[in-house]
Amino acid sequence: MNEQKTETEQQILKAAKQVFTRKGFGGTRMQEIANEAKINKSLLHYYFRSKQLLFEAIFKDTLFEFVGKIKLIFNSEEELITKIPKIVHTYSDYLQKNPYIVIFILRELQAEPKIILKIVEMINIKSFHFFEQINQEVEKGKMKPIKPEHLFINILSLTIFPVIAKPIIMAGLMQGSNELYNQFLEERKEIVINFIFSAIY
Amino acid sequence: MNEQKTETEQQILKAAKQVFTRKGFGGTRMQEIANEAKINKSLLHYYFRSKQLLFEAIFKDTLFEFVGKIKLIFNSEEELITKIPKIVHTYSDYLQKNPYIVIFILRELQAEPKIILKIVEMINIKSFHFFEQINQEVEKGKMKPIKPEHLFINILSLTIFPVIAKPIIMAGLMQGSNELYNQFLEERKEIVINFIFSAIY
DNA sequence: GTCTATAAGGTGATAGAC
DNA sequence: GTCTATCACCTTATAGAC
Repeated sequence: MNEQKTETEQQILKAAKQVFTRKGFGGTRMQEIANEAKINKSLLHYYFRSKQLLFEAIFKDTLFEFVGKIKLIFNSEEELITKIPKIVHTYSDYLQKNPYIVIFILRELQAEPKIILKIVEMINIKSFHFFEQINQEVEKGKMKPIKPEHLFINILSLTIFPVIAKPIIMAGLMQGSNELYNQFLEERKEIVINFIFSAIY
Repeated sequence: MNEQKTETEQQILKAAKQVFTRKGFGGTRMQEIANEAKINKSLLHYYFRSKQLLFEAIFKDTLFEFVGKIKLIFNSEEELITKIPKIVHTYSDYLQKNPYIVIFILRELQAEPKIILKIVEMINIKSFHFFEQINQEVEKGKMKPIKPEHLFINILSLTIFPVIAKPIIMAGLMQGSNELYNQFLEERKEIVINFIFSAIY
């Protein structure tokens, strides 16, 4: 999506994403973005006019990436029995690499819930092949009855929450050890898959 | 905990909690807290000296309330078969009434992870009766093998995530309708309980 | 396009009267 | 304890030279 942009512009976007996702809109200073991008602060305004506009560029992009990633894995043509494990693995890996963006999105959506509508409508979650698959398997009696919306949220919950609750889990269950926490996330993948399969089959 | 405090002080704490939990530290203006508490801005400094100190009072209190609530329900003396449904119901109701505090806590912990250690250590999550109960039932073969830590996180995930992801769920699955969303949360309680029971028994 | 300098406005914090 | 007035600082944003 950055094809037609100058190098400076891309540097700015990259730096802004890093700072905004960590500190949020209110906590971010334009100076910090400039430092991170190794450019002059005025250039931020030259390219994006205001903090608000720069923020919106980043926010939309991040939300689109996040929801688009969900679409990619839930919408694929694949049998559920291999698809569900793949969802858990792919999404867990993605979240571990991008641990800040979920809280960032949820936090800023709370302040400005309007932005989301267009983007989420564009994605059209309910059209995912996943939803049809669940209904079919339930109809055929291959799976215990469950509304696909709930199973969808259950999978996301079990995958996303442990990542965003990192500080509490580390302090409360892992004796403050980062290593133990990572190990916990790693072993969780198979445990979550088993948990889901036991619940629905 | 507010027993020895003047009325003004309590008004301030109440107002500060409301504003801080919605807007976070960076997004909060002292003037807004003063307005909310219907007092003069200088009084905030008279009672709490600085924004930082007022924030810390609120944050510790909120974190303590949140984790303490978990303790209360996971630590009770009760058979698992009735305890798990009670956990889901009690915590869901609590979260629906306090939808902002989870994101508030997670968001601010990201910025300042040190504060948590003392409070969470104080709570001593691993000592909850719940953990012992799971191990016992697994040993007796009454339950499929699962580490109590994972089951603990699974229950919290399934309960907490749908509340903090409200804007995305509303936009993506509920056609933007608040009513449909509330209905979804309501019916979820039993569905989550069934999901967990199917997975572990 | 990129820089320096500076304006314009807001925010936390304090002094001092009552 | 509570108020008004004000300071000192910080942050966004712009003007203008190069």
